[in-house]
Formats: sequence, C-alpha cells, structure tokens
Amino acid sequence: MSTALYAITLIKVYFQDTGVDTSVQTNPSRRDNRQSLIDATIASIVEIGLIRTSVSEIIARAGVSRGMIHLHFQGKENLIVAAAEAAADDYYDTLKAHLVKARPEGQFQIEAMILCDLGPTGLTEEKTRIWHELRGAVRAYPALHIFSDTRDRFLQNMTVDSFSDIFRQTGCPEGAEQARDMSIAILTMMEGMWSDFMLHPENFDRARAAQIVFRVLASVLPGYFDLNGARDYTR
Amino acid sequence: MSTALYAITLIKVYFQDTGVDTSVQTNPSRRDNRQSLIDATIASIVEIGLIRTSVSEIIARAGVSRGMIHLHFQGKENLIVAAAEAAADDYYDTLKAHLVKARPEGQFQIEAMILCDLGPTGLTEEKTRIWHELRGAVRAYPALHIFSDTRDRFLQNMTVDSFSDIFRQTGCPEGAEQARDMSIAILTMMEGMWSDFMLHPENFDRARAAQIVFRVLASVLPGYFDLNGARDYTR
DNA sequence: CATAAAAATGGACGATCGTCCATTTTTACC
DNA sequence: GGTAAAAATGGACGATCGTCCATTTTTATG
Repeated sequence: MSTALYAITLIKVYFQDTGVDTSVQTNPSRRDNRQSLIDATIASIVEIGLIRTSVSEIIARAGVSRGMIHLHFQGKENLIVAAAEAAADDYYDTLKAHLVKARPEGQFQIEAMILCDLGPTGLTEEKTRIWHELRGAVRAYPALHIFSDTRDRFLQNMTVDSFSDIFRQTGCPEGAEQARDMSIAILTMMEGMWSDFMLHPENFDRARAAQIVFRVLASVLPGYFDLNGARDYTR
Repeated sequence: MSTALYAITLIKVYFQDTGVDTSVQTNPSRRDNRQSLIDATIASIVEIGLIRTSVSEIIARAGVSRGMIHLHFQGKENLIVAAAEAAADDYYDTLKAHLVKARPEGQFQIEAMILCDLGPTGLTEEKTRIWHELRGAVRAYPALHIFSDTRDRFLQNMTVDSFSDIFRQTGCPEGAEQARDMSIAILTMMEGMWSDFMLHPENFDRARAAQIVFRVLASVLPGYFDLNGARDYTR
C-alpha cells in the first residue's frame, strides 16, 4: 500500500466513527445566499464575538434581507451550527492535507499534525477565535458540543494510533498506556499553544512553539523525534 | 529565611507588577447586595453562560431589585468585570495557599502549582467554566483582558523562576532559555488539561492527568521530578 | 424621636432582539 | 411567453434587552 493511500485510509477511519454528517444538502441555486450567511456569521463571530453577532449584524454583512435566515436555516441557532460545521470542515481539510502528504509512520503523522496545528495555514487568528468562541458557547447552543467532541476524538484517535505505532517498535510492555498518555500530553500542549496564540498573536513565535513541543517529544522518545522536527515547519 | 516566608515573598513579587488593584472599596453596609450581585453573576455565567446572563437573570438570582446594578456598578459591564475580578481572586487564593505550603525550591513550587491546578480545590467545574466564559468574552468586554493576562503572567513568572532555579543547579549553559521553554511546555499542558476537564468533567482522571505532566517533567529533568510527584496529589 | 443621607424598590423607557409573513421578484419548465 | 414554484424582500410583531429615575424604605446621627 502506498504512503498516500495508507494515510487516506487512516483519515477515513478516523472520520467514520465521529457520527457527524459533513455533507451539505443544498442545491446549487440555493448556495449563494446560504453560503453568504455562513461566511458572514463566521466573520462576525471572529470580529466582534458571538455575543454581539445578531441577526441584524449577520444580514448586514451578508448583504441579504432579513427573511433569509428563516428561509435557509429556520432560525438563528441553526445558522450558528452551520457556521460551526463549516469552521470544523475548514480545520479538517487543512489537517487532512498535511497528513496525506506525510509518511505513514507514526512519528511522521504526529510531526505533520503538529506542524499543521502550529503553522501559518493551520493556526490563524480567525481559526483560533472562531474555535474558542464556539467552544465557549456550547452551554448556550448545545448542538455545538458535537463539533468540539468530534475534533477531540479525531485528534486523539490519530495520535494514539501513531504513538502506538511507535511504542510497538520500542517493544515497551506498557506501550498502549504510554501511547494514550503521550497523546494526551501532546494534545493538551497543542491546546494550550492555541490559547496562547489567540490571546497574544503578535508575540507568538511559531518556530519556538514547535521547538518546545519537539523538545518534549525528543525527551520521551529520543529515537523517533528530535529538534529537527521543528525545522520542517518553516518550509 | 524560612520556607514559608520565602514563598510569601515570592508571591508578593509576582503580584507587584500585575497592575491589578485587588482591593474592594465598599463599606460593610454596602457589601451585602453588592456581593450578592457578584455571586449571582458568577453563578449565572457558570450555569447558563455569559450570553444568557441578563440583568433580569442576575437580579432574580441575587434576589434584589432592578436598580441595584446601576447603584453599585453603574451598569452591567462593570458588574461582569467585578465578577471576573472575584473569580481571579478566588483562583489566586487557592494557588497561593498551595505555594506557601510547599518548599521553596523550584521543583517543589512547580509540583505544588500542578497539584493545585489539577486537584479538587483548584480544578472545579465552576472555575473552568467561569474562566473559559470570561476568556471567550474578552472581545465583547475588553476590560476582561487584564485578568487573563495577569494570570498568565503570574504563572509564567512563577514557573520560569522555578525552572531557572533548577537549571542553575544543573549548570546547563542554556539554562535561561530552557527554563522559559519548559515553563511554556508545562503551562500549555495545564491549559489543555483545563479544557479537557471543562468539556468532559465526568471522564477526567485527575491522577492520570498529573501523572502525564510528571512523566514529561521526569523525562526532561529526571533528577528533579519523577512519577511520585503525582502521588502527592491524592492527599 | 426628628431628620437628613444612603440604600433599595420596581416600573417606564427606547433600543434591539429573533421570528414570522404578506408581498414581490426571480427562476424553471411547458 | 405564460404560469407555477422557489427565492428573496422588508416591515410588523411581541419579547426582552440594559438603563434610568421617581419614589419608598432603611440607616445613621443629632
């Protein structure tokens, strides 16, 4: 099985058990205004926050009339959920592109995930803001819960499998447990890096963030990771 | 200098340059309703989120009349800020109590911070929710920015100093840089742990979370940390 | 107890919220 | 090009938002 094919299969497996329908059931003629509303909603959330994102604000940005939200989404809440779905798709598309390009061995998949999540395509002000806003609004819009859950589960499956791949080679007897622990360690670090970036994007040093993550990885698994992992990131 | 005194001095130093006035300028007779409003605001944010926390909701919970918010806080925004200040004070009080009790050497201060941030007193559903909600609302209420900044700066100063203390002993030539990197590594992990806990408090395993953090620490600084650090946590 | 200050009440206010619908415009098809 | 369906408009609607203030109640002080 070729490298690319293996990675694609891997991704599909991760997505299978997420339970989220990522398909869009709109016909082309409807897509213009519908998509404009989603785009405007995301832009508004990013710019002024979900609290201040009102129906009036959204339709003004989208340049459509008041009734469009009711026609396409039957209400504001469904529009917010659709915007969350679009943001999640955006995240996965970027990540998938990185994973498919990387070699299938665990260490390279992990490396690709980190470099994606800290690189200029995966880690942007827009993405961190929309993600944080939507996560914070889970309480107000329970339907949003599935999106953060899905992302967490996807990343966890991906990293646990990758680390298991590595620990299997090391012959470590507690490999399964170690893989789960390392997965949590790395994912929590990435989570924290996203917070740091969102709060202080101007001071955030991507290369240093990557270096820190790889230093931890190199400490625990010196044969599989080293500080050169962070080097790739500037490419 | 005794252990306790040293720790107290350390804390005061960290707090000096935060620029936040933690004093409350209310006389006792005013404190009842004023405090009720703050408590009700925090409870409402925790329970139904900041978006749904309206003036009507707050006064109903506090059991006071409509005019109280205007009398004591001149508006809703100041009340939100006061609630954020109270939540921040609460966080610092818990952390201070842990740091003062710990020995002053770097490794023990770090250990105390971790065990506090993952223990049942420092990591609660209420604290993670209020913290996340307020951080997410920085865009809507810019005055909130100072509280998350202050916490971040405090924790960073504390951990950088502690790691510097350790790296000074190891005689590592790049000790200063390593201390800053390790500080970021650990704090981002703690940040991620808080997110995990908030999203899935029922599945969160405090002992395992602590073990993961200490495993990383033990890998990088084997002479100063080991998995027994997490053991203390159940006490 | 009288009296002035402070605290507290609760309704009125205009603004804005999200929803909904009567109407108009556009599209698709015979 | 006539016609029916679909898309889009924009204002009306009641509800709720946060603010403010005339009024009442409580507290403090002589």
